[in-house]
Amino acid sequence: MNVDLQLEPKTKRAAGAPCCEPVVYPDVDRDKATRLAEVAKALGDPIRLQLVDVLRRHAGKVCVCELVPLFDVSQSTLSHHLKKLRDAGIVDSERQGLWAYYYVLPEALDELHGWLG
Amino acid sequence: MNVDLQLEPKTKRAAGAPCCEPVVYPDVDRDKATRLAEVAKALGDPIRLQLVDVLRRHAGKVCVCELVPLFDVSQSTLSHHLKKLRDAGIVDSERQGLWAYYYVLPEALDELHGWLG
DNA sequence: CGTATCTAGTGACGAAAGTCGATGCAATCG
DNA sequence: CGATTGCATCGACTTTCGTCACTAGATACG
Repeated sequence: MNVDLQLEPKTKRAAGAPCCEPVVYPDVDRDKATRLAEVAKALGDPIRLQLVDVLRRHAGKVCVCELVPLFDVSQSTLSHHLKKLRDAGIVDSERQGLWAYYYVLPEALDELHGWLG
Repeated sequence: MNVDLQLEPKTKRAAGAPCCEPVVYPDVDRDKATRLAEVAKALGDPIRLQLVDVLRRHAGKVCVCELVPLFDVSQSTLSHHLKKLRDAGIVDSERQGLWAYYYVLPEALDELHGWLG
């Protein structure tokens, strides 16, 4: 799985040929990298990260009307952020009458957690 | 540390007063959220995530000239991405003669890893 | 000293993101 | 049925991002 590129001491051959043979990095994980970056990108906004934080603290499902007053942005902006998290597969929602309840899908976060670990 | 908001069954009181008492979420972690989001944002690009991946695989330091041929972007773009990672505190660099060597600073990633865990 | 090489920075530009107010749509209440 | 409420979507605007060609600095070579 890992590559173990061997680094050469770069102390000679400064002029002329390229300093290092272009190492062909196995693109095995290019799709995975894209997927992980998608999740990281979704977490790359303070509001969204806090949203996930709140949702994770509550094992159950949280009503949007409870989330809105926690942040200093308009309701439409918050809805926009929730959609981003949904698109990234980090959360999902469920309508119940007039309200919408959000909850975390832990798998997406586990993937990133695993890569970081 | 955690909050343990209690959810009420939202089945009555649809008209009139707000459906839920605005829960005051302790902003203890707002700075931390900002910091974590900054790291996540830096990882939120496939090229940067792969850069970190390559650097992490090599315990030591990797020459930029070895990184450039791994990606289908120009050298200046790659340099730009490396700067983003540096600004986020994820990597650092060290010049050695004509070359620049990059390496990962694990602390930033550990922080995010800890939050995800 | 002049030249070649490696990397960072600049400027430009289209694309995407974050934000808000306004609107639309269901569902519920009276 | 009409009015109200909760949430999503739309349109517009500003800011940020990703990318490239080009240039600038520093270092090494001859």
